Amino acid sequence: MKNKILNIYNRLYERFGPQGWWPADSAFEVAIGAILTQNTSWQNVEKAISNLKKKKALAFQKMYNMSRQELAGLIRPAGYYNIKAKRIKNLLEFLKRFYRGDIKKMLSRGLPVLRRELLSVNGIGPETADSILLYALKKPVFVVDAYTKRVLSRHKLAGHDADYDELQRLFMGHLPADTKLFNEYHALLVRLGKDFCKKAKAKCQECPVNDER
DNA sequence: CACCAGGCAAGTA
DNA sequence: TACTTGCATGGT
Repeated sequence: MKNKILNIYNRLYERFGPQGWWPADSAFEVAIGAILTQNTSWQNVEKAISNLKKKKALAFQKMYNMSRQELAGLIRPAGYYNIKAKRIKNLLEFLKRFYRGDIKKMLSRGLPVLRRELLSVNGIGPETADSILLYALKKPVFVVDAYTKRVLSRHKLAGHDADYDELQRLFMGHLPADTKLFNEYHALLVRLGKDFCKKAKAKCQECPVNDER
């Protein structure tokens, strides 16, 4: 097989179909969700998002005016709620300062600049930054996460010690810079991890990617 | 009961 | 630079 990376994508897509990420009503909601889901199950994040929606707090100004303590109370089900409240506040300050509180205003700027800016916010690391870039701003960046690392090392396409940038380059170097493709690919890897590599180890036998080897 | 989830930063050597 | 630890809820 000439392009294993693309081949894996095709298998995953055939097996699971389009995943329709990111489940959110706005770019702002994606950004908040990206922080909430740090090392946390999406199920718990949904509870936090639901609390925010009930309070109509999923809008920049409303959330900006809210105290850190009140925000922490609402996002409690997502875990790490104190530190995440701080991180969200940091992001809001950043948006206020450079984009007048409007995340959509980020669209006018270039990808490398945006990535550096997001990474400069305390609480936003590579995965969170790239999730915002890809899923909120629709920029062609590949998101790497724990599932991605596991799948690649399990199939011996990378060592278990490969770091974030290395894995990201591996994907982006073997794929066209296509937002839709990156969107589905990352979501499919997460889907694969949940369905096959987590619960029953036996199921890894029937893993759709685990064909030749 | 233990273990883990769509990470990140801060502290230590 | 390279480990280690804290952060925390809810599902299996």
